[in-house]
Amino acid sequence: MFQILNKQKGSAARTGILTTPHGTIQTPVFMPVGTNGTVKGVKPEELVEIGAEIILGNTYHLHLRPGELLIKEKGGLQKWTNWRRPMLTDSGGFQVFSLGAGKDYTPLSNIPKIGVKISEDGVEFRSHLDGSKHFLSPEIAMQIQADLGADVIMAFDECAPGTSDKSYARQAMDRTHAWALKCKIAHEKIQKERPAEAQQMLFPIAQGVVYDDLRIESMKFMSELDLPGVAIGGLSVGESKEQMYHTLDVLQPHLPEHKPHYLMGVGTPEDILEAVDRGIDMFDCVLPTRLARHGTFWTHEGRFHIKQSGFKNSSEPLDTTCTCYTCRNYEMSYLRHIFTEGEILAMSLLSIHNLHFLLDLTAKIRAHINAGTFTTFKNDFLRNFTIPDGKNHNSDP
RNA sequence: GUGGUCGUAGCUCAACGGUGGAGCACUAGGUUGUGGUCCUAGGGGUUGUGGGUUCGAUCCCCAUCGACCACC
Repeated sequence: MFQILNKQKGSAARTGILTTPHGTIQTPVFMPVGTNGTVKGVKPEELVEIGAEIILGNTYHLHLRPGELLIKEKGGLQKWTNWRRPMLTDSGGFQVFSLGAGKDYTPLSNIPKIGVKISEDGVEFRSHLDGSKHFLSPEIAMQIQADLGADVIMAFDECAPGTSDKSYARQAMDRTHAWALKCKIAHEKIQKERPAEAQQMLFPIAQGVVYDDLRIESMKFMSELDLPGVAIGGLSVGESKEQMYHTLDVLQPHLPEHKPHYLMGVGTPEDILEAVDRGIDMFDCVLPTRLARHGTFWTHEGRFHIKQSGFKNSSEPLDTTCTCYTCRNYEMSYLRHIFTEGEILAMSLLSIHNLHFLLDLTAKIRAHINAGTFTTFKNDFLRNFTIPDGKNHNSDP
């Protein structure tokens, strides 16, 4: 159940409450990603202190190892992982894209390209762990996610590459629509056998690559399904920020008002602000924890790297305005040292900080929407926050 | 003491007598529904030292310093 609390005038931003079997979620919300049943480097009680209300798990990874039946036997994902709050599982559809269907793009760059066969029934692929053959379909993805037991589950989709021509984009979109219907039917059948207090919410995923008419058509199709939310897939996969914001602008009038809007895979602080402004309620992203493991952290002034030599002797916290555990207890000289030495704690402490930064940002966003001051807040934030331009500054003469 | 091997970037090592390179480390970037992976760029050298041969020496010769190995 989704209830809208407040709307910001002059913007599509709104606050709301999403009710799930494991508790309620305030939106706009950022959902930390815990692919293998753990948010890398951060304990559940730390996530609670940071302010996380819901985290993700991944169907693809948990299906391959340890297998959903083990997790079901152990009492479900929440009990097994000691995260007794709301969870969401991704469907595994993204791997159709990330494991080889996209010729120009793979986020798993160190994995050799291996065959992926897409048919109307589903996707045959090879495990990135051992090369073994597997098959996923809408029906199988629904059953796996039911066994895992998350509160919100995602439809099985095909995330076509951003470089797809329109003909292929339509083909992939039509297939994703057909799969969404199959997911819905399989889902309803499975949910009838689940207790009333454990009913899962299924969100379909709209696609359409970079083609405005396809994007609109897909969002309309997914909105009209009798499902409790909608997701936008296929963005933040390598296209420009302008392209992504444009697509969100195009979609905004077509978002179903009474359902939560989930933008998958986003994102950066600036992307979250821009997307909330365009009516998005839910986000997930690997960036805060991945950047942390690679030494990058956010502050209200932008992003920085802990290894920068200027921090070698610094007695400042990562961000002087931050109230997270890391910033309350550690100075940068120490964090830099333990990161340089490859210590696990460095990745953990930076992950805590980055997650806190995004969750604090979304908390502020909610407060400002409720107060009617979101637009001013967004402009102030972005004025102080330096966005990387992607260039290598060192190569300038 | 005798014989031998070897001294090249911070480290481990390349380079036919013809403008000294690589990996790691270091410096600076990148990573959007998670592989701590990976990618890009940059700064770094009197080739242990001193002579000699040569148009030209990291390379050949001599001396010297140092390290290591074998033998006495």
